[in-house]
Amino acid sequence: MLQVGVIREQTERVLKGLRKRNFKDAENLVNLILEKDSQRKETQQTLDDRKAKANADARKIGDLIKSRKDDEANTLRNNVAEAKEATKKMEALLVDLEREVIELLYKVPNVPHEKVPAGVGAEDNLKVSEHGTIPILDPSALPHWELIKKYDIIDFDLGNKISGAGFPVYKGKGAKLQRALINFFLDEAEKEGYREVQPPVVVNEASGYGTGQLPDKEGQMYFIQEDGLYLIPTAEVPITNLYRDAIVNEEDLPLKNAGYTPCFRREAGSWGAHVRGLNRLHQFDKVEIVQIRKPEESYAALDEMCAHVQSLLEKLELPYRKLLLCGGDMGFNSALTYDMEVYAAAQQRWLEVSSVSNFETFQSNRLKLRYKNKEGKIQLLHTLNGSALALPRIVAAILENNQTSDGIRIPSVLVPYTRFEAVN
RNA sequence: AGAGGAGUGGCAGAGCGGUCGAAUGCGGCGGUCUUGAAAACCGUUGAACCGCAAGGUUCCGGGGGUUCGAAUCCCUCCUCCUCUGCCA
Repeated sequence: MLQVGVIREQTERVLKGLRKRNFKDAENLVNLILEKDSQRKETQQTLDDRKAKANADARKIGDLIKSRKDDEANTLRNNVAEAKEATKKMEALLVDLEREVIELLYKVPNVPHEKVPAGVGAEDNLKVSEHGTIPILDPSALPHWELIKKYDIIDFDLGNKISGAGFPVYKGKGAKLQRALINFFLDEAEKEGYREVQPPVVVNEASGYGTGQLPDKEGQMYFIQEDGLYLIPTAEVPITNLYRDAIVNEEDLPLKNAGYTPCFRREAGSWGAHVRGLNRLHQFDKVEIVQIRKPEESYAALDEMCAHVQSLLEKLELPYRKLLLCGGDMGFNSALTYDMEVYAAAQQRWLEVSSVSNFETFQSNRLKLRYKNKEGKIQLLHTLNGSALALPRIVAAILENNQTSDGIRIPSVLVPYTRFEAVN
């Protein structure tokens, strides 16, 4: 959520940014917000004055009673009672206005960073770099959804039986490969100075609002009606919300946390031929890295996070490319996002395996996540996160790219974790 | 899950209808003293919103109510503690 003050003071910059996102009707929305907020301020000012008077009167009544001037006290009491009605109405008005402003603010996406190219969709993303060599496979090479059957390591039919579509069962070496990847990713994150955390995988409504999944992405999350809890779509939600409503000490910065969790996504209506096998699931595993930074350091941190993610892909010997997302393809909350895509050689497709974003103050404003700087001024922090990494598509790429007639070769960096060198 | 108790500032803890944003202690910050430090002493020390400022409003777990006036009374929800039950 943007700060009203920013919209008011930097209206042009905000509008320009929203245009880059191809965000329709920005001007009207922004004007409406400013108008409503002015009304809010005006109402609050009047209300505050009335309350000040009411407080003074109440004190006076107290004094009169104490000095036993009951008649005077009663007269004043009657007068005050009338004013109270008007105050009550105005209070309701203020609450309404505050709610309206917030609800309007929820509709405004983050302002993209200057570097973000304008664009409508994936085709306008900017390729920053490409790394590694794309393997040339034998014509008999199989896509991963065939390989998992051939080696009996991931079972969609069993998942269908016990849960439903998009909930695979990992078996034998398939399960061990998952566990190996998780441990490898966590160990690498630790080397980069991240503290490992294990958060709950269900969160309350306030957390959903804190990181921006609510109110608009409600349909993407599984919801437990009876307890008002949401299954997390990413560890970003619980890990970032660790710092909701907090004023952190400057000396505790930067905050770097990493965690493994399963992630749950309803993914309503997005199934099709191009999302076969492991490409898109309702439940998948992911290690997430989250940083909380002073504003002036956040873009350096973003680069640092990308470098970390890239080093993982390099160690896994996977060919990948790095994209700078355009305004139209970027997430609602983000100011700048890099995607990492690996090449799955049998599908002959690039698969997104990581998304690394700087949210600047968009989340921290909602989270009320701040720190006190040296001058004693309280300031919003910047939040950042990235997948490091999402497992299923990494597994897909490893399976496809490393297939040989003798089985699937495990990248050497993973062998100490899997304790086998091939799936066969 | 049932019965009882409790939630107050960074922490501990008083207040239990008016003068309370809240005593006191600890911690933090600044100062005096000192070559320096400790001790002692003095001062200072929550947040949000409105306002150029002076100042005002709100916040004592969340929400609602009673009252001219609520940290204090009532209702409700949440959390924690104790006992009982259940359970990996």
